[in-house]
Order: sequence, then C-alpha cells, then structure tokens
Amino acid sequence: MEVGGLTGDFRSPSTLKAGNNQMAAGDVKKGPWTEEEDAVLINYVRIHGEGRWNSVAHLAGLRRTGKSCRLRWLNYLKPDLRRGNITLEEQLTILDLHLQWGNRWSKIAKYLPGRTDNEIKNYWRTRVQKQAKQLKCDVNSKQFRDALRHVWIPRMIERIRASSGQTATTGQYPDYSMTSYVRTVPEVSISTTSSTTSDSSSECYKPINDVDFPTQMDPCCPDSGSGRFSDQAQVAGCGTDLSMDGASDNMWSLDGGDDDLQSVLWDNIWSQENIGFLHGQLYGEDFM
DNA sequence: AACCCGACCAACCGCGAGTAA
DNA sequence: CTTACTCGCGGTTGGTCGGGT
Repeated sequence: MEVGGLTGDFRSPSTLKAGNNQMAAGDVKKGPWTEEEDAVLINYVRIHGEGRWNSVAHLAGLRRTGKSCRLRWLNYLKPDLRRGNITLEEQLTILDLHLQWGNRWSKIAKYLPGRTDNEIKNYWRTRVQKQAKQLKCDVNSKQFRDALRHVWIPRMIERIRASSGQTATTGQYPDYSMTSYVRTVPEVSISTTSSTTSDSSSECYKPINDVDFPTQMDPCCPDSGSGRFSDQAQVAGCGTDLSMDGASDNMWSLDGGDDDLQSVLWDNIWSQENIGFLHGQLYGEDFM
C-alpha cells in the first residue's frame, strides 16, 4: 500500500489513535534523519524542553511524526547518552535484570545510565538471542535462563573481577572455580579448594559444597557435548554438561541439569560476598 | 573487484495505558 | 461514561558496514 509515498497502514485507525494524525500523509517524512533535522530538533528541545512531541514536530517545522521526534531525541540526540560498546558490567546488569523482569527494556535501561531501551533490546536480540539460537534453546526457556544464571553470569563476574584487578579466590568464591573450570577443561584438570575429583577420562567435577546431585537428565541442547565445542565439562553425577567454544569468547552450552544443583550454584553465585562486590560494580553504592 | 553474509543498530509499527475534554 | 489524544513500550524491519570468499 502506498499513500503519498508512504508504505503500510499509515492511515489505519490505530495509527491515527497513536498520534500520527497531526499531519497529512504527504507531509510526513520517514527514514534516516538528516543533520539539519537533528539540529532543528535539538534546538527546539533546548528551548522548549522535552515532551508534547506532536507539538515539537509541528511547531519546529519538522515533517516528522511526534513519535519519530521523540524516538530520535531519546535514542540518539539526548546529551547524556553513552555511545560505544556495552561494557561487561553493563552486560551483566542486562542479563541479571532480564532474569528478574524479562523484556522490560525501559525498566532495565533505568539501571544503565546513558543507555536506551532500544540499545539494550538490540543487545539482547543480537547477542543473547543468538546464543540461544545456536544452542537450539528458546531464549525464554528455563534451560536457557538457568544457563545464564549458572554459566554466563558467573563467568562475567569472574571477568569483571579479573579486569578490576581482584583475584577470584576459589575457596571464597566457589562459583568462579566452576567458570574457570568450564574454560579450561579438558586441557587442564580442576583445581579448586573445594572437594574436587579430577578425572581426565570423564572430566568429572565434584560440585561445590559436596552436595550429592541426582543424575536426572533434562536435555536442553541435544547437540552439546557432541564435540563441536572445543572445551567441555561435566558436573559430576548431576547430568549437567557445560561446554565452551574456545574460538569465541561467549559461546557456551549447558546441557541438562537439575533444580537442586541449580539452586545450590545459584546460592553460591549470590553469596553475600559476591553480592556486595557485584552491586558495587553494577549499581554503585547507592543501590544497596 | 565483486559478491555474499552476518552483525549491528536506527527507525518504524502496533498496541495499551493514562488523561483531558 | 465516552471519545480523542498523547506518550511510552516492546516487537520488528530494513539499511549499512565490515569481514570472508
């Protein structure tokens, strides 16, 4: 459908309801913003402030919808926006908060100063969903969420610690030893201060706290452990396979597992020491 | 050099909540 | 109470760019 050079259902009732009815169809411009348009919008907001976006579009002489002006300002022109790659800490925040809130992008964005909901959403879709796709998991499945909790997030914590110059003491932070283990197996046997069984043939790992784990399998990713990952590990006796692709920094696979194991790992990840460190890293002192 | 492909991200769309008339 | 309108959110699309072949 073409309406005055526009495509789609621009004039549909819902769209009109959404506030696009302030301009005749032929007046509306779509697509990438020009420098001139940006300058007009910036100048207008500087004088009149944010809000009343339909008025902005009209009074500033922009041939854009109010929605388009708002989006351009919030996602690109606003002065305090951060540009550039999303940091490890920011990634960790996103993963952590997404586990709590799901796709509440704007809510998550409130904890990432200078980042927009759009940016976070894009990160999630391009990075995280890609992982899920490669693991043949649904991104919202319990398996994938558990993998986030027990593999990806701990590993990020370790990396943040490493980059901040702190040593991940395995005795104090047993979960880190697991992520370290995931990275190094099978070339290097396990070395932790907890009771560890290192078996070069089975690459078994005695889990933290000497908890007995059932052997129930709950396959998530049928292909994991098939050899397409360079690094693989198994949490002994619990049926959980952890795999890490050495060629790519964030490629991993979690296959199987058990609620008891996951809760124990989770408890250790969120030990008081770790929480204190993490929240300091993520949210600053004000958060706690 | 040309083409392909995946990653990234800006922008659009539909919808629902809130609110004023 | 109803209607019209604004705003914001989450999902989706499409353009651009860089790396690989």
